[in-house]
Amino acid sequence: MRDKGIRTRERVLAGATEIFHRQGFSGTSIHDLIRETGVKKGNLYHFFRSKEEMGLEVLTRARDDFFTFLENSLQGDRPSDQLANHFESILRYHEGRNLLGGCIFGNTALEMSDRNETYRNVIHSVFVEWRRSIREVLETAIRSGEVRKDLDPEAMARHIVATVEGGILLARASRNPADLKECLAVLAGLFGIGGEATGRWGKQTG
Amino acid sequence: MRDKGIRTRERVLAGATEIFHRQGFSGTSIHDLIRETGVKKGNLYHFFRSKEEMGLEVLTRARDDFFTFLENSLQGDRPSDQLANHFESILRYHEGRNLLGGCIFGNTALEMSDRNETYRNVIHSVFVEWRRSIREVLETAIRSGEVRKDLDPEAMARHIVATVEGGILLARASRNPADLKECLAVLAGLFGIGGEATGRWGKQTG
DNA sequence: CTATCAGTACCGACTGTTTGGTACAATATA
DNA sequence: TATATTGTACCAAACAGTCGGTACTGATAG
Repeated sequence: MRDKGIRTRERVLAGATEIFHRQGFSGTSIHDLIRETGVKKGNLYHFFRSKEEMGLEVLTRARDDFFTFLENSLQGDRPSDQLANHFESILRYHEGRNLLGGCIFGNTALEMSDRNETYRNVIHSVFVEWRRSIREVLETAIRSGEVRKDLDPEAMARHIVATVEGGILLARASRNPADLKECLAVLAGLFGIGGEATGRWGKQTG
Repeated sequence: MRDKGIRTRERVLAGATEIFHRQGFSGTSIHDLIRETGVKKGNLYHFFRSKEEMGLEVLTRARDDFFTFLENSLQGDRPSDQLANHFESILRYHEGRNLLGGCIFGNTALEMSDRNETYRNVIHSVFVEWRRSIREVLETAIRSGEVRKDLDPEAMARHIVATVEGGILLARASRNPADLKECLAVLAGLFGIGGEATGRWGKQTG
């Protein structure tokens, strides 16, 4: 494949990512992709065998991008800073998009989990890795005494991922980013990060 | 519309509810409904103006059923019993269905929120009422001293709803009901209900 | 320099099927 | 008979995907 072909392929993939994100897999027609990317049908099928294959590549690339996002957002001196930064990055992302499309993994999980095992596995791996990253942060926090020792980091990490996905879902249903914001605030409060107004649930300091 | 007609209509609605639940709105074709219910096309359109109208009625009835479920499951002598019973009922429901279709409101929220304002409003009202019911339980619990006074019942209620929806999502992605179960266990632990193994987060009794 | 050529990129008409929806005749029931 | 109910044939549009072909490109040979 030559440079020009690669660029065209990338253009399709970029457009497809956005449309699949916004409209879901079933909700996106090949015609939608043609309209959005300007790449004609014959050419599109020159680069991709099927809509399903294209969806899979969109999904795996989105996963890779998300892993990068995880690394970048879980930064900070102390574990609590890392979590706080993570939450802020998530909120910023969804507010920036005005909640449009929400989380592509959450969407596809609900749309495709019962219909496409390959898709489901990719999405599953996203949540596994997300949880693992957060669990590591929590373990460090527990070792350093920043968070109560009697907490199960695995369970807490899963709890965080679930609440974030649920918060996005609620925010989309209400068309109000505050729903997500306040879910994140409660999570932060749970671990004694910032937003003390919500109540402190972490290490009992008072 | 006579008795027989009403019965036919109900049969369509029942079948449509199950298929919309399992496959989503876009993922369900009229042909699917005909195959499932045995009601022929002309007859189907005798009772419903369009697929969208049918989806709306499915959704509003599901909402009414869910409100009944809320009442029935939030039963118990003490607030903590009510919440525990609620969580158990949710888990039992999804385990009984083997996670098939998950939560019809969560699914439709992600699928349709950006596409159909009417649907979104119905779903939104579900989450609002769900949150309200739980908030009332929490307020009672706070008044009775069962739960710490410094907690914001509104924020906590939203947190619970979000985590339940997120837990269902994770469980479907992993095909493992344990993901939901453990999210519910953490929530229970938060309010000092049962499952102490997860850690007690509620009123500090020890 | 330039004719040839293989491989890549690209195009739009076409296929068979499925879509949501309609028209209307046939049948059942009051 | 009159009306409610049901079944079948049908429709245009949309669907994912195919096909035969053209246009371009860079390398090679004369």
